[in-house]
Amino acid sequence: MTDTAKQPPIRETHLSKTYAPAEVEARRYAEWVADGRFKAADDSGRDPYCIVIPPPNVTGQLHLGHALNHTLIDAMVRRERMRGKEALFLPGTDHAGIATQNVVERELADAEGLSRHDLGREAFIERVWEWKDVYHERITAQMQKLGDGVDWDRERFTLDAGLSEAVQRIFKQLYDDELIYRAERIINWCPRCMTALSDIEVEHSDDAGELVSMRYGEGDESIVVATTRLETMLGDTAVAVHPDDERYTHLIGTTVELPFTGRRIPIVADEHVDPEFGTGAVKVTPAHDPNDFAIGQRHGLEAPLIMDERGTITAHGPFEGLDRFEARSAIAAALRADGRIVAEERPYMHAVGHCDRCDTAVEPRLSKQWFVKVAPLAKASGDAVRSGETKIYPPEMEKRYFSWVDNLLDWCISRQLWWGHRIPIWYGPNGEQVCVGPGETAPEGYVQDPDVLDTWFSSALWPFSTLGWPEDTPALEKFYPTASLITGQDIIFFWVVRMMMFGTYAMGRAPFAEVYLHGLIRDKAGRKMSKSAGNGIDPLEVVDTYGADALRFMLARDAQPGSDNVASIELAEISRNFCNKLWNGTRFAALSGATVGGDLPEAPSLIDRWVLSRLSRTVEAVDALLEEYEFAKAMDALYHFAWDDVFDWYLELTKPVLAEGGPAADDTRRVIGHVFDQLLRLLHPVIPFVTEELWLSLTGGQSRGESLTVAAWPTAAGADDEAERLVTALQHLVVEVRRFRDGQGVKPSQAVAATLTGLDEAGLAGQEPLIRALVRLDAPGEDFAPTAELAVSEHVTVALDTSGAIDVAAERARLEKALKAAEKELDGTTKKLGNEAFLAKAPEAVVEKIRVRKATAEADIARITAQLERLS
RNA sequence: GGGCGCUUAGCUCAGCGGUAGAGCGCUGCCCUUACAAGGCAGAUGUCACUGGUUCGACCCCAGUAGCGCCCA
Repeated sequence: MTDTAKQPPIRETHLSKTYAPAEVEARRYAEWVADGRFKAADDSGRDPYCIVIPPPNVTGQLHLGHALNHTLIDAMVRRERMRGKEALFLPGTDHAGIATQNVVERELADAEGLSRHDLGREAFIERVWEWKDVYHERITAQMQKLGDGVDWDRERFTLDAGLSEAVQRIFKQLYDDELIYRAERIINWCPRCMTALSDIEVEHSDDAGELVSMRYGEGDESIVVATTRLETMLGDTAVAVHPDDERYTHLIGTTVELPFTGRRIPIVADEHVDPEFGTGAVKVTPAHDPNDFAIGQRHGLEAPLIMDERGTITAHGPFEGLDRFEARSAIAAALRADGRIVAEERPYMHAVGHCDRCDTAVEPRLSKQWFVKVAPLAKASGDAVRSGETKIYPPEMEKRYFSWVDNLLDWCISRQLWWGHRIPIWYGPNGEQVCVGPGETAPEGYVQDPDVLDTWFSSALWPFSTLGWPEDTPALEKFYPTASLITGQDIIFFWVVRMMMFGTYAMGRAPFAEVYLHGLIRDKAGRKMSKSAGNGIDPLEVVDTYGADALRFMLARDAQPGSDNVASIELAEISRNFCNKLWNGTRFAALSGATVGGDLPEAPSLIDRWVLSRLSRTVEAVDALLEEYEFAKAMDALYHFAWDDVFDWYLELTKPVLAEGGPAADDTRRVIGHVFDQLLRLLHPVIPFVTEELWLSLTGGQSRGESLTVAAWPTAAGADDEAERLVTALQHLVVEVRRFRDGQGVKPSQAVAATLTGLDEAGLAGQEPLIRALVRLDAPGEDFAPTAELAVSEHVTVALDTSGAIDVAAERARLEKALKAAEKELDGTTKKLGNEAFLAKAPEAVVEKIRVRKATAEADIARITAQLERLS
């Protein structure tokens, strides 16, 4: 076996000894784009497969969450492209109204000391566009580094002309259908961003505030109310009690004086007051609280605003001009001085809404805004999922989806910002109001509503506006509804539901056949990644250090439906190691003369049959798992097939065959080539760079203009149970011998003379040279004197001459341990089979299995016992 | 307060009525010409707790404790 004449033939390969991703990735990506590998055609006969990107904020930068999202989308789209679909991963970005306006305003203030008002609307928006252009470049570069296989020619931005027209068109349509209206309501107001927010842009947290109880009125005529927002008392127009609350019956219909204001306010009876809460009497501030607003409506109360857009008190009196929080303490002090404070609880934990952009405490505020009437839209969205038109993965998410669409409140869509789609409503000099559709102009003398629309309003059109709607384009025809939406579960309500609403409304069909909601990224301690926590990992740094493939594999490998993703540098390193292993395995295959192309051998060897069977099972598993978005499990199947079956076993098993040469070696070279060809195809969607590099090198396809990006996805050729059974037996045998050698302290490199008997009975006739090569067993010489005899399986015995005294104690200890395990197994199975109830009620297959286990245990005991006896 | 989910090896997580698994980490040996970013071999678990159902429970049911997420 050490005869140099029998070394495997070495073929020239240009592959370096370790994988260097940086060099490969930039080159391959540029090549793919230049060759139009990611371009989708509207007019091909292929079935469409389209996923639109969840558009990132154009002025942001991609974090690990994006990297996860892009990896999963890209993997799905690349796989479908390989399966022969007209596959489109459609890229684009979002203008992110509040966020972008905020950063540009801050920049303007810091650099030039100017506010947006100093600049004026038009000049300011120009500034934002400049800003956008710079950051857009950055996002593009980041996506390229991640390897996103997107069709760049179709890239869209929510403020593009076409998409803006789409916004205007749907606004008009909804307006004409009376699904958009303007109304005076209590909305969530951010006094820092100075705009209205929708309900879901408000994040509730339990904050430490204060609960102050105070007395309105005097003596018997007085009543005690409690509040956490003391400053709102300036806007009180009533005190409400439950009509059946006997404590207050005598006061209903009377009035009390509201301190500081000189106003007298009525005590009203309202069913919605909870008599159990606090004193059972509540102050009513219709302009600054949604519940109070409702009470006010029922009782015809006035609703005076007491602060301006910045949260400064405007109510005339001693507190005018104070900030709302300053006013809170000032009013407390004044009431205290007046002896009106009955109780103060501090800290008092209660839910406070915060702006999800700037964290400022939101101020409920009566305000005239535009709303979408969502009930009919939400109904259609819910029905789309109920009917199966759209399927949600993982299924548990459906509940969350339904609970939302079935209980939706109207959506406040106007924002008091400049950056965004301006509301296409124009007001006439006499209070007229017209909605202007695309291509239409407002009548002379009309002025446009100054506000813009919620960014999510335009994002909601994304699956069809990006394909050309409202034009009836071939792209729309081809790709809508899209195949799937893959996005983070954190934007199910912001985005997914709204796309469902607008898609079913405008297109008559839900925008996606499937929705897969993945988790968030956490660190190894389970904490959410964030800049402030300092545990964030920049995906681009991971790319620079370990390569995009390592990053992608790490993310896909941990993407389990319903769970969050864990990410860490260590996990990236592990994935890098896998890529490197793949690199070296393929390099070895190439060096060994693996051949790709042509028919597989008609009568493959046992080990070739085995690896082909393993390959087939892997293809089947990966296909089934990816259909269910089970990325982690699919990656696990590939990882183990590659590393365990192919690298650790198959390549080792082929070495002696190749060394032997001849037709058998040629056959095996063909199978090696096939296995690597298929393995690289299977891995390509997730780790596109290293696989492309290896595949082109292995197949020589580069010169033929080939690319793994468009190579056919493997199909399962069928499993070979017999081959798997026999090779499993061979593996057991090999491990037994290695274990013995290891236990005896025999160096791996040291050959040991041995005889093997019983291989025929084990069905392994003809595999002896292979086994000898794997465990370094030499043929026995004339002076062969076995020092140990191993019964490695039911049939096979290995007698070894370890050339010296064997370590009896070590071997005995090992055997005794094995014996103990076998005896335990015998005991357990015997008990089971002695149990009448078990025999009567358990399925026959299970009983049979236990019988086999019992028999195996008995045989093991006999074998081990005999061996122990021989030792002494 | 309502809803959903989680608790399995040191860590991160699979599994789910019929022999407890993976990756990493750990221990020993090995630089064997694909790979030390590697190879070979090995150790490791009251499957949160308490009851119940069942011939049999990590798995099903009920309750308890702790944790997470969403909504109010």
